Amino acid sequence: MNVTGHTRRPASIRDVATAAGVSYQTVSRVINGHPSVRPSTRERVLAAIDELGFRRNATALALASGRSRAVTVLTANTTHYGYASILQGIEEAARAASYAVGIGVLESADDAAVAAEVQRAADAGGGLIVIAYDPAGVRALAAVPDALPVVGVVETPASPPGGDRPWVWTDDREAAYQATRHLLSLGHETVHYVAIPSSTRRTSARTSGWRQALKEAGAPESRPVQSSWGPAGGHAAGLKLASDPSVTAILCGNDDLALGVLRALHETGRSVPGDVSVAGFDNAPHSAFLTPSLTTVRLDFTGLGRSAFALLHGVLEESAQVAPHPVSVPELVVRESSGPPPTSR
Amino acid sequence: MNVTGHTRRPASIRDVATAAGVSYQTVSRVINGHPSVRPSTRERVLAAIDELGFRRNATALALASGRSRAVTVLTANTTHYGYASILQGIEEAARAASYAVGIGVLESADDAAVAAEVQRAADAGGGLIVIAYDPAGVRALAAVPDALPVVGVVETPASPPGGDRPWVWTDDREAAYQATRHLLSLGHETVHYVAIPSSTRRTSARTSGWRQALKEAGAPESRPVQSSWGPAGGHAAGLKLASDPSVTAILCGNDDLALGVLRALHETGRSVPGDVSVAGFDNAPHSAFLTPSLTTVRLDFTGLGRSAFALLHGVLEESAQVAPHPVSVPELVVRESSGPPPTSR
DNA sequence: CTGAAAGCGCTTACAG
DNA sequence: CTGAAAGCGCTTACAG
Repeated sequence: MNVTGHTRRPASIRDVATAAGVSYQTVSRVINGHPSVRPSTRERVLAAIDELGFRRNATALALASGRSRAVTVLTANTTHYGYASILQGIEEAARAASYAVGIGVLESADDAAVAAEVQRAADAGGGLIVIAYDPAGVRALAAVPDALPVVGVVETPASPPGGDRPWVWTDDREAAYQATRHLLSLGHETVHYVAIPSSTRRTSARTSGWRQALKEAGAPESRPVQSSWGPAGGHAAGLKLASDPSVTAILCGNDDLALGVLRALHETGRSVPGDVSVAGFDNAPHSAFLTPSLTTVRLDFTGLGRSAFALLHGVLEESAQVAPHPVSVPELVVRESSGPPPTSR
Repeated sequence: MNVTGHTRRPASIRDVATAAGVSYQTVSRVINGHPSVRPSTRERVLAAIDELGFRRNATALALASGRSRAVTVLTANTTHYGYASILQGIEEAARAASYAVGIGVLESADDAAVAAEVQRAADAGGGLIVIAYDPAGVRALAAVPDALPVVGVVETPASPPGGDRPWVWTDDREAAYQATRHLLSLGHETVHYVAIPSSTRRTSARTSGWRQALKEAGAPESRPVQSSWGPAGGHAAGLKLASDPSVTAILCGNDDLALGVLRALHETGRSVPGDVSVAGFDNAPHSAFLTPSLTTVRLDFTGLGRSAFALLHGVLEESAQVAPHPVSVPELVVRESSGPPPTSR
């Protein structure tokens, strides 16, 4: 509102042109950093821009140029630690590059619902980043039309679900391998695994890293306990495992699951790590403050999100520096929840 | 890509018009549900739309009409439980209304940085929802130009920081009051408070609800321990309080803080709830699975997000049903972490 | 170095 | 009920 109470229309390049005494094409050249503008002209235009508080209309820019400096993140979830951290990383990088970031939640893995969400994301213009850690995400990545610039954040790089699309990933397999080796090295006969939902029907990277470590050690391999993403699922899985007295070490697909497992062991009177050792995954903020504090594997999800954006940025603007996007190395964090197995048995 | 390998330009209303043998204005009428179109004409247009896979270009729509069916959420954080849940609620409601949702993170509360983020959000077009739970959010809400449609998610409705802007809120004061009364009713002489950062210099709603309950009970009032949002802050505050043997009940500004307090009490050998009772705030997913499980107050952040969107939707489209946005009633959830004070003292 | 023209894909009056 | 014109605020060739 201005003083007279009327809503003032934002200044356009024509307003700026009038104020600076040039044509609006010249204003366009100035705001686009075009070289062939006389310095004195540029000064006048810049002064007018400043005076009028001109901001280039992003919608008009997008329509006229076909480029839109926007990215939409497609994800099945926004609150779990891993997903939320990836989103945070993408937003950080996008903001630094002056990109708008949109978000679309895949509420269902149903093909029609996924297709509709992909369409909505495409309508927004710009590029797409799809978090393909679950069936909905995997299907969304596959449903993105070929013409759309897209980057997938995938669980495992072997035959990525996005086909030949660019993708980023963390080495979950290596991380699970490390955590399992840690537990075995403490003297446990074997390690049981409580799994997060898999992105596909195939064995997940975390599961296969766990299996590999067991195999190399010649340890007996049990069936992974399939669970959900949250503490409630971990609790249910924990109760199941607690009923088996031979279980002395449990690796959990994430720290929330581990939280539920710890609770289940407490309820069934098994001490941690005295009777049972527990390890998580992700190094979520709470893991250091649980009692017992949680042994886990740190994964750099925020960095993963930044890398995903950098990759997309490179696809969208040939001029953009495609920063190398190193796969971050998972790092084992040993805390109180893991220790040697009970000696008396 | 089509079979020849060329990227096919998406169909425009002119393409549809040609295919249907009408003018493109008629196509516009059909996609806008304009009544005065002969049924047979409408049929032909609809068939052409279907055949060509036409989708109305959102950018052109926005430029031509001035409306944009988009909302940008401005927030200082996307990962903490309350913030993330509000965002989730907004996204749900926006998706149901076919609105695009954008997100801008306020990394700094610095005036210039906040102003820049508000500008970026305004550039995206559409409406704004500002989460004003912290200084950055409060400043952002205040910095939104009058002409922009905006809804604030505020901590307390008394003299809302957004001035006369529409806002939504949860009754944090009542929630803190309930939790404090619960602890006092168990026989504690008083209740100490570990505070999340306040949105302003004024006393927060949670703090004042706690104070009111103490005052009504004639309980001695201590200074709130100022903390951060996460477990680490709770841990530090917990260590401080644990050093005072007279402390028997602690209310925490959120469940993450409570998690850290529980850990601190464990480290200092105080049992919960035997020696000290602890209550949290928010009913985050992990609170039921901590050991001891956490007494807390449930707040409906997702519903709050949905309400914020409904309110904005009403502002943006006069035609839209402005669903009533009831302030959800906080609900005390009593679990293991609260009990009577130690008898021997 | 700078201006006049055409166009991005739509909508909004204005005719008929 | 339907079509021709003008315009949203920019960019992109095309002139000069």
